[in-house]
Amino acid sequence: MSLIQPHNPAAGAERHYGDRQEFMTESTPANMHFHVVSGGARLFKSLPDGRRQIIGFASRGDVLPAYPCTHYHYSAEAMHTLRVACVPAPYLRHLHETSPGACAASLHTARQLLIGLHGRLLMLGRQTARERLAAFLIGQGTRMGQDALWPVDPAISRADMADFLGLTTETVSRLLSAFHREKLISRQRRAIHILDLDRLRAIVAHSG
Amino acid sequence: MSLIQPHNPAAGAERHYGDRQEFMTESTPANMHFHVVSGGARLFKSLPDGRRQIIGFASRGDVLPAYPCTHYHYSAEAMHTLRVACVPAPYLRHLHETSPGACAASLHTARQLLIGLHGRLLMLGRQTARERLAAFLIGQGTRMGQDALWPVDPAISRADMADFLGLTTETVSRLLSAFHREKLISRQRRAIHILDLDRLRAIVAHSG
DNA sequence: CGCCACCTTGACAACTTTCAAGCCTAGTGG
DNA sequence: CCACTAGGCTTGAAAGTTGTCAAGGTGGCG
Repeated sequence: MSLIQPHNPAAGAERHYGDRQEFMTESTPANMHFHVVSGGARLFKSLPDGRRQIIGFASRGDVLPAYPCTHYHYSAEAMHTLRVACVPAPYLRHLHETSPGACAASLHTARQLLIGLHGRLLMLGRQTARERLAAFLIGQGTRMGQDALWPVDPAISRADMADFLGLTTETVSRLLSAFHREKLISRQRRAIHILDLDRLRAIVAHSG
Repeated sequence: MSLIQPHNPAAGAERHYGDRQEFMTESTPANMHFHVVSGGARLFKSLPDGRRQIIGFASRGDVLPAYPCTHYHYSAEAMHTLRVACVPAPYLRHLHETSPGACAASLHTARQLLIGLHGRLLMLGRQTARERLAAFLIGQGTRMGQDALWPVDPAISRADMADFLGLTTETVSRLLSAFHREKLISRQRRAIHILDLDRLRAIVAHSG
């Protein structure tokens, strides 16, 4: 769910934010990129009546760019605590104009993001709640690479999963209970571990 | 719905495709970019059981890039007739590595696509069928700029709208009838015209 | 003129949400 | 140290939106 892979840590003031503090607001003038130093952030868009869709999660090393350079086109808020470095937009622009390597790197990450979003379009448009949650759990489990299975990031609440998957917290909760009954996952405290990756994969691909 | 804005028309063989011919297939080795010379194309991803989600439509000037340079990550098929110029992947890569301007242009279009996709995530995840269709009609009406209102591209069928919006053709058809009854649109032949843009906008933003 | 693909409409079913309790857990203050 | 409280999580029952299945309608093209 990263937004843009690491650039050189750019010079710029560092800022701290507390739990649920919004540090980037949609439709607000944009002149800063934010480079996540530590902690995590939710990136989201919302409708006037409060419905919200999480676009992605950002963590250490990700850059939240202010692309159109006029306004941010989504909002971002801290999960637990967050430290970001502010990168002036002109700085990165200048870097892109002068260094082909930097520009190519940004292009590469933008394209990776596009691929991910195309997949999520398919998920939100055509998959059932059960399939979406299974896909999310797999994504969380393999987020550090295919070698090991990680538990779901404990900073991600039911409400976050729901906003990410286009569901309600109740539906997420019910499905997690179902997966637990079916021994696909284990739940201890808030931690969710994958027990049967293959069967989860079958749920996503096929309509199981 | 364009995929990538015009580059210099690159050298490369030109190809013709007939209605519904698939010229780019997901998970297939990728070594060519396609530059649309004329006609239109549907870009989509599908699930093993046939459910499909249209990612976007491509028309004259758009470039369908083979980014990860190993496999295409979505499929594309001709709408009616299509002419594309094939651009060898190494050609564009070389251009990006040597010309900062070309790379910056690609980055810019990739970012525009990202912004569009973020909006569609919100649409598919959180908006009702009625809101989605209204948003689609507005997008079609203003696709050539804010000055004039265009009818929906007649090459786009009910099934296309459904696959784009994550709905069924029946739902699309019922909603179009409802919009017609409410005098929001007119339907003559296959052509759909917007009659009341403001009210359509109200449906999208607010939950009307 | 007739066929075929696409579109429309209806009735019904299914999935997901909504509304409403109740529960658990962690953090707080007595 | 323990009870209390607040927020998040779980579960149930009912409602609503959208999908499914099925039957016509319509227009274009051979």
